[in-house]
Amino acid sequence: MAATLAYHHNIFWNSTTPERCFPKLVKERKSNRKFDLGSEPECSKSRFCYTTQSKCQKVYSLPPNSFLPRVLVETVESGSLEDALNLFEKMNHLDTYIWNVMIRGYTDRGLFREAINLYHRMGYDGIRGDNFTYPFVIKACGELFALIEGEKIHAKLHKIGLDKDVYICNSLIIMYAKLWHIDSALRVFAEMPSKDLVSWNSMISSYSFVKEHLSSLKCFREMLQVGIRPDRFSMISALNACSLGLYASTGKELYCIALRLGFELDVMIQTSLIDMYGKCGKLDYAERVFDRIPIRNVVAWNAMINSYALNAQPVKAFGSLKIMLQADNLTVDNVTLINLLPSCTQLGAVLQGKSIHGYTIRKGFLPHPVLETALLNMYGEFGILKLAEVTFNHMMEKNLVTWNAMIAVYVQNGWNCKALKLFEELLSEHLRPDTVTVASILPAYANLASLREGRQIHGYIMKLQYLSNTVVSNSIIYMYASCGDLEAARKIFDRMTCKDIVSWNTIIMAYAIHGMGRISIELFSQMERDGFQPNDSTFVSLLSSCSNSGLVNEGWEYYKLMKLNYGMEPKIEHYGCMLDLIGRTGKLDQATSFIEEMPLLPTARIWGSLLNASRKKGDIELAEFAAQHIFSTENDNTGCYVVLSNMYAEVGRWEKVKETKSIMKKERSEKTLAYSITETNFGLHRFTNHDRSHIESDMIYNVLDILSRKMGEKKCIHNTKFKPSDFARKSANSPQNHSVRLAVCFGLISTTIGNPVLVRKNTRICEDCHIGIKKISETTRREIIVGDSKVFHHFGDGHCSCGDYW
DNA sequence: CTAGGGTTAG
Repeated sequence: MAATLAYHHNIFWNSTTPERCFPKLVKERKSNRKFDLGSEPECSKSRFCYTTQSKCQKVYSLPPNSFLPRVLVETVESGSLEDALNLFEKMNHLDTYIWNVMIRGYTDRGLFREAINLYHRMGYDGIRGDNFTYPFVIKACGELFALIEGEKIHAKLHKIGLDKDVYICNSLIIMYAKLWHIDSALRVFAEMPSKDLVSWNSMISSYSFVKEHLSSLKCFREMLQVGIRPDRFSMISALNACSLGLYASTGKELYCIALRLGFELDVMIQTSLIDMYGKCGKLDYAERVFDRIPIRNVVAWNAMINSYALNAQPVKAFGSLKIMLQADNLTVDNVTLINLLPSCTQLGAVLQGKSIHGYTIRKGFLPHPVLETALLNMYGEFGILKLAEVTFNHMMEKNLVTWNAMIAVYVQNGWNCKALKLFEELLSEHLRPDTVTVASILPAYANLASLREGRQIHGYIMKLQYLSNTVVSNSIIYMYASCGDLEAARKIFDRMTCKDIVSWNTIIMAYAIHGMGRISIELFSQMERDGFQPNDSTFVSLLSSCSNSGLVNEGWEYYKLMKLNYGMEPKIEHYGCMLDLIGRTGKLDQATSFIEEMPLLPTARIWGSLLNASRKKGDIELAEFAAQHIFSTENDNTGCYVVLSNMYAEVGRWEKVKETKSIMKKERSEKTLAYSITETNFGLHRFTNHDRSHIESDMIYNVLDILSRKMGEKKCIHNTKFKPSDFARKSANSPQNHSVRLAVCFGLISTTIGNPVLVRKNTRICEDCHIGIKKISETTRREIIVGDSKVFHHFGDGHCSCGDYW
């Protein structure tokens, strides 16, 4: 094999390409013929110095040929820094060399604070640091995020004339990048009188580090233009930029360059390529590169397994594992296991996931924060929150990512209160939430729908200066819309400087849940004018907006447009929206045939939509038909039974009502207690039907009474569909004292005129209350917003935004 | 005696 490789390299070296590309390299190359292939670690330190300042021109402070310093070096290298320090104290401190040895010892071992302390002590002792001292100290500053310290040292370097040293400048570039001061890094780089290969590599990877992938690639290109020959590190950094920035075509170009430079069989570069292609969604290319690797190692396999996971090929991922273990006789490492877990999730393979967990314990992989976080995520995705919690609680070392994962798992499984509690716990620790934390917790605020708390978290996010983050802003838009403050949502949207497709989908959906379809449509065309390509979710937002607002013709139009103009096949969500739309028109025949003609298997959501349509029309037979289907698919049928039972009651089929109720009892599905919430500056006020527990109860009922009389609604006689035969039942659950009305009345007396009254409700608003609140809005001339389990009703002047269908 | 690197969790 070695012979073949050498042969390859000779071909490349003797060809004219490198010379033409890199004329400056010719001389250097001869003295540095040995090519680094990645399989031999000792090669990895090989350097090319192509610039004017070559190593031999440097004046070294060579170690004095005495006994003690050599012992010190050996002690440091053996790892016992304490012994080394003891020895150091006994030595002559006039020699810079021994200081350097000690400082380096600390930095190498990750004891950065100690390294810097020793550097300071050196200054107090009157010993000047030299060109060997500073790279270690600068690195320590970078690792400690000590910006001020680093800048001070940088200033000092200027003073003592070491600010032009290549090694020192290279370390400064990396330090500034680690501190996210890429401008300073660039300044150092630009002002260097001579740059070497490492300088260029440092700048390329610095840009990558701060996620300025394009700048990174530009820097690489510039390097080529200047005539510097990239080495494997340059290639890897540039490929990394392509991979993170999803620049697949640039990645391909880099591959060509790598081939021309003779890196064809460099495992590291091949692995980088696999990763890049995998992340860019070009699985076939990744496979092709992988197949060309002469001797595959675990890292390459890991990259391939990860690529399969990223491209939703879990079977192939597990297939790879098998080949890796059997044919290549390799063993798995942490990363292999981490990369396999998403494939378990994709396959729904709980057992495999658990056995990986068991394996990690048996083989001593744990504790390992990344692996444990991946396990936690897997359990979260499977909805096994108990095990996710156990994993989280058992972790020895939790980082912010771990916390974020646990919060996200809670939120995704609807455990909003738990999520908020954990978020508070995180704040009470020394950890500072990042944009991911904030974006993960925001849906919990949206679901709990407390506008007051929503505003608080918004303020907190502003203070953290995360508002410029697109994902965060998108979540805030959704949060405000869900909490009922559409105006606030719109304000955030309008002020966003970097909108993405999700921003547009979210704002369109915001108007959908507030039943303002016209504005959704307006926004959709605005979006197109701004050059955004709609995706599946865009149409879900748009179609549900049409449905919620009763824009039937427009709904059909966009449904057709979706296929014709955008070539998108409707998914089950789109069919659901359309079914709601058809349901509005009351054309039940059309609804049933629409379901029959659907190319997809109807889900519970689809049947639920049909059930709702038949409820509106009072078609009990169809309702029963839809309900039957729901019973056969879903576990929680409570809502279904309630709808049926109400429908039976409306036509006076009491025996059926009884039957339904007894089934519910047997299945132990409790009817959810209906309640309504309104918020004042002092907190939440929760009302159930006929609630008299509120401290202002008397006042509320007085207001309700006055309003009822004004509206011409006589006590206990109202616009209900219930038959008089059920008078007793009716008066027991008179809609006049329904929770929404109580909440609305309290809202009217506890908020200032000019502001809307905002009420949230956990169940759908009943028809009587809908009529009632329309009238209340008319007589009080107040805007009343009621968010029920499906949409927000904006009442004003006796009308509702939903157009009386919900 | 110095600086840079591939796969990994949201």
